[in-house]
Amino acid sequence: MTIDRLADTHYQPTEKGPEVSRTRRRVTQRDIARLSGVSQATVSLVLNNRLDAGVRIAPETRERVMRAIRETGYVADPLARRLADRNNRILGVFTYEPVFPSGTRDFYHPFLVGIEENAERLCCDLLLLTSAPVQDGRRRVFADGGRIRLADGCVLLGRDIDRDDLARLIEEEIPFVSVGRRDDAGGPVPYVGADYVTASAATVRRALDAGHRDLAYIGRGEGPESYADRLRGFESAAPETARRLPAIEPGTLDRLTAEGVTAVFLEEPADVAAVSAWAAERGLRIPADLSVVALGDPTRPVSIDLDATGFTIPRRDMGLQAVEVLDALLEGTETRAQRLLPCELHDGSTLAPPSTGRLPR
Amino acid sequence: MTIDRLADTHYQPTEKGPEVSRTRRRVTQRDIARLSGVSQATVSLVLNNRLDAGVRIAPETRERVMRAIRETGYVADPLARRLADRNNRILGVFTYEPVFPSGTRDFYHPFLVGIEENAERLCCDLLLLTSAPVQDGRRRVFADGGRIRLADGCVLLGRDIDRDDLARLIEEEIPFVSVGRRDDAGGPVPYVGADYVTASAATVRRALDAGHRDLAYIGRGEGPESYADRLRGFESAAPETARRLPAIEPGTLDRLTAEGVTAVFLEEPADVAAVSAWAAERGLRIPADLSVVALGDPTRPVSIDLDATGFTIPRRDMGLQAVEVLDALLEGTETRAQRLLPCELHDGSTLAPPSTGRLPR
DNA sequence: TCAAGATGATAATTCGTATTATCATCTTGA
DNA sequence: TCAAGATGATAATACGAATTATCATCTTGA
Repeated sequence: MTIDRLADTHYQPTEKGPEVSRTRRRVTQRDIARLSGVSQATVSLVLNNRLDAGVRIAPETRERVMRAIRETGYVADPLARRLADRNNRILGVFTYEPVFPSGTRDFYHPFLVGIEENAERLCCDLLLLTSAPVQDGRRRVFADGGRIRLADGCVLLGRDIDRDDLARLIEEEIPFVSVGRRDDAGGPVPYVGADYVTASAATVRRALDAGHRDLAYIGRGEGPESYADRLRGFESAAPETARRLPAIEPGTLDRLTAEGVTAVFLEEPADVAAVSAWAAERGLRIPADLSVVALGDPTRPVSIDLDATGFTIPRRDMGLQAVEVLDALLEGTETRAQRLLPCELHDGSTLAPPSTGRLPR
Repeated sequence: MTIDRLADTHYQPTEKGPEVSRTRRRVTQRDIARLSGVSQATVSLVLNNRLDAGVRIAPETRERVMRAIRETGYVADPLARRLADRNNRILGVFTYEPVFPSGTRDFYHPFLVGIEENAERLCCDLLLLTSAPVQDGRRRVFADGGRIRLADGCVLLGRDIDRDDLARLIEEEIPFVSVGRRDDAGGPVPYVGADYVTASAATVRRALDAGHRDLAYIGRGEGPESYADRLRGFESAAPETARRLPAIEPGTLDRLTAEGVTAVFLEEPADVAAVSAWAAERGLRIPADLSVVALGDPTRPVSIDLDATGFTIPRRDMGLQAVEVLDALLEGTETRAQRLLPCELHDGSTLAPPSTGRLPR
């Protein structure tokens, strides 16, 4: 039995004009019903193998329907099915920059690996909200007239996310999860973040254990929550005497070492490259002359010969759990909508005891 | 105006049992209609900005509806729209493997850069068809029964794409474009591919110009169209005497060089690594002792010290134009639905004149 | 003053599937 | 023999949006 045969008996669109090019239609439950002489409802019941009390299908009928289904190769239209289910199974993914960057090394990639993995497990499709034009280097969540609502819910990615956007998402009750911890924005923000505080503190303790006494934190410690968290972790474990500098500028490192600093902690792991370059220029060695700790890990290795001491951000797992939380939110089974995942300390080779001349007496 | 306010007036699901947890509903046209005191039909007409003869909406009414839409942030349910045969400005992206691979270097990435770029330009969102479970290491387009129809159209990515899938896409008249040339499958396949034939032939001529006479092609020349095309290009330009070997196996290269072959052409650019390793083992130098031509370029450099001679596949542009073609197909303004983009020859450093001892007299 | 035309909005139907209430028909028991 | 229960299938409706036919109501012109 071919689909052609079905087409014969099929409804013709009022036979108007030259628009007769209606070729092959999908096989529908109606078709199956016609073929096996039952009603569409019966077909649906057979298909879903409903055995509830109150629903009874004679084995003979069931078989007849099944045969028609087999012969036509009928497959339910997922659109109609999802419409009836009231569950689109579409998860949005919003990023402030292009998801697939051409130039810079892919920042989002590791997160997306986990997101895709879990979406697949949940039988969801991912909608990349790419339609919002990038203005001033970043996309806007609501610039597109609410395209975000196309999805059942949304995962937000980005080092820093617009506060107003967050507030509006909460206000409008759009289900979403942020990858990365976020401060409240007119309400608690569901997130799956990395525990920068704990991890940063741990690296400080490690440096102290190695004998370092003069530490310096380089970074503004503000802006993205992840920056603030690193600073908080650093300060919670570092001695009062620790220095703080907002950024690496010409002379910054010279001054620090002159003042006796033996270990620098970098808020921005990418800065390892700058420190490395500075050391090379001065003929200094890392970690012999200066220990360097990256508060995190660069998306891509900064250089081949420098394995920075720091910690690993569980990016894949963050993406994975973000989808998990989002799913829970949608199902209404939310339990912990704010999660901080532990980071794994990475030994690396840029942290060593300070040179003996400076060892504490 | 919040969704809560809507919920008040809203239809209650027959008030049965504890299944009342279906709180967060989408805002529908019905809701808008209720809010602005019109019928659902009117809302639809306003939304679609219908101005046809026979359809008239008073400016005053139109404004009232628009306001409700703005205030609620209403967005049409993409599924319902698709079911009713309308478009959503959503382009599907189908890949047989995960889009975001965790292990190997991303094969799809360069294409996706172009795809995203153009999708953004066209104000389209990208739907990654990730819900189809990966079976036997690859996804099936129709394993899910056509979830693909969620999107207005679809871009297909993959070295080789299942012929049956292609045939069915054509049969069901689902708008799609393949990235990479495809043979007919029950009809012409819309594609944007790379011109492997011309590029491969060009590299052969280049080798001949350099003085090579004994060439060898390594690869099966079958399976994916891109392989067949490379072989075709090679054979169109190479002398009759050229050798062909399906793959690199132990002894393969030894035999070839012993037989006087001075230049090998690799169907699979990744094989450069194998040849390089072999040369290192034998104490031979590339290209002094053997010239190597990669028929394409590896997604990622095979090694740092070996810049293979070959050609560049315009991946980004392929992705970009694929979206362009898809859009044209959807708009019905299709002109050239089969495009072959030229590859750029890459000089590299693995092709040089054969050693003098073997130069033709 | 009244029919004809213009105007504005809606009822009804479609897409394909799922679900529930309802309706026949047939058994059974008293 | 007839009501009660079991059995099997269907009609009706919902999901959310699009579209067409239809229906009021209001202007005109003769």
